[in-house]
Amino acid sequence: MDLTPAVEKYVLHWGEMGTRWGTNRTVAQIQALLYLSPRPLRADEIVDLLSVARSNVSTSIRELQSYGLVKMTHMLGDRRDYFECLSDVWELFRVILEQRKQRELNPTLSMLRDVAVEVGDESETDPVTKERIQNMLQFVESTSDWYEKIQGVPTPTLQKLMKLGTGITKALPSKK
Amino acid sequence: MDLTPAVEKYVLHWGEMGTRWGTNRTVAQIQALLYLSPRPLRADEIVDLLSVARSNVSTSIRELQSYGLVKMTHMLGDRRDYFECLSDVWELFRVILEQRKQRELNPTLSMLRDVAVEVGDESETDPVTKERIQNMLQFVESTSDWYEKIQGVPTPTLQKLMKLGTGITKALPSKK
DNA sequence: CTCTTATTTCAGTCTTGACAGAAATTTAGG
DNA sequence: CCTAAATTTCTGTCAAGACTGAAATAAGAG
Repeated sequence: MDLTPAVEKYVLHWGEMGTRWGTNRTVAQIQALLYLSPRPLRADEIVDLLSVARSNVSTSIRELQSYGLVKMTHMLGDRRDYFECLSDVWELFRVILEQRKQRELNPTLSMLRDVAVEVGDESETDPVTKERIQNMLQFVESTSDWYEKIQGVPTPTLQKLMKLGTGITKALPSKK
Repeated sequence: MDLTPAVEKYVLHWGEMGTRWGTNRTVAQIQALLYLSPRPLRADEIVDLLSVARSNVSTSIRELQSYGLVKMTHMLGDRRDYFECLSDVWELFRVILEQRKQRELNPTLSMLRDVAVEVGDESETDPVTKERIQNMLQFVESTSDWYEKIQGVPTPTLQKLMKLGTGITKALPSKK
C-alpha cells in the first residue's frame, strides 16, 4: 500500500508545519496520516507509509496520545495495536489550543507574576519598565482566561462565533 | 549599566519562549529588552546588556524590523542608530497574529486548496479521506478569515471582546 | 514454561540552525 | 576623495534535538 500523491503532499506539508509549531516532523506526519486514513492503522503500516524507523513511530504515537489526539483501538483476533486520530476538526482545535496554552501561556504567566512582584522591590527600575511589565501581565492573563473560556464552548457555537468574526462588535458599543 | 534581576529574568524567559514560537532566542531577548527599556537603545548597548555578538544583534534587529516590531530612531548630533519596540501590548498582539497567519496559516491554506483539487482526480482515494481534506480546508479558511477580521478591530473593542469571552454566546442562539 | 511476535528504551549518528568573529561594506565628516 | 566609525555580510564552529538501529522488555500462544 502506498500514499496517493495528494495525500503524500498533505502529509509532507503537515510534517513541515509541525516543526514550526512545537512538535517534530514525524509526530505531525503521523497525525496527518491518521487524520486522513479512513481506518485505524498499525504502527508497522505507518512505518511503511512514511518510511521512518519503528522506534520513531512508537515514541511519536506516545506523544500524540499524551496530547489526547490519538487513541488506540483493537481488532477481534488481532493483538496488535491500531491507532486512530480525532477526526473532528473542532475537537482537534480544542486540543491544540489547550496544548498551546500549557506550553506557551502558562509558563509565561507564572514568570510575569513573579517578575511583577520582584520588580516592586527594585528601586533602580524605571517606572516605565514597571508599567510595561504590568501591562504585559494583564494582557497574558486576559489571553489565558479567553483560552479557557473557549475550551468549553460547544462546536456549533464556536462555528457561529468564527463566522461572525467582528460582526459581533456592531452589537457591542451599546453594552459599554 | 546592567540589568536588574527582575528584568533579567523577564528577558531570559522571553528568549526561551521565542524559540518555542518561531524566532530564535536572541531575537526574542532583544524584543523583550527593548519592550522593557524606557528609552531607545543602541546596538552596542544591547551587546553589553545581553552579552551577544554585535553581528547577532544586527541580524536580530533586522528580523524584528521586518516584523514591524522595532523601529529605528536617532538622537540629535549622534549618527548611531537607536532602536525602540512597539510598547502597546495590543499592537504587539496584532503584529504577532499577522506573523503567525503568514507563517502558519497561509502556506497551509494554499496546500489544502491544491490538495483538495488534486484529490478529486484520484479515484483510488477513499471518500472519507476526501471529506476530511474538505473539512480541514474549510476550518483553516474560517480561521484565516477570523485572523484577518481581528486585525482590523480597534484595541478597546478587542479588550471588550476578550473580557466578554464566551459571554457573547448567550446573546447568540436567537440569531441562529 | 518457552517461544515468538509486538513494543519500548537507549545510545550513537546526523542534521539543522544559532551564534561568534573576521572580513567587507556603507556612511558621514573633514 | 579620504578617513574613521558604524553596520552588515559571511564563514566556520558548536549545540540541540530528531532519528535510526540495536538491545531490552513485555505479552500471548502453544
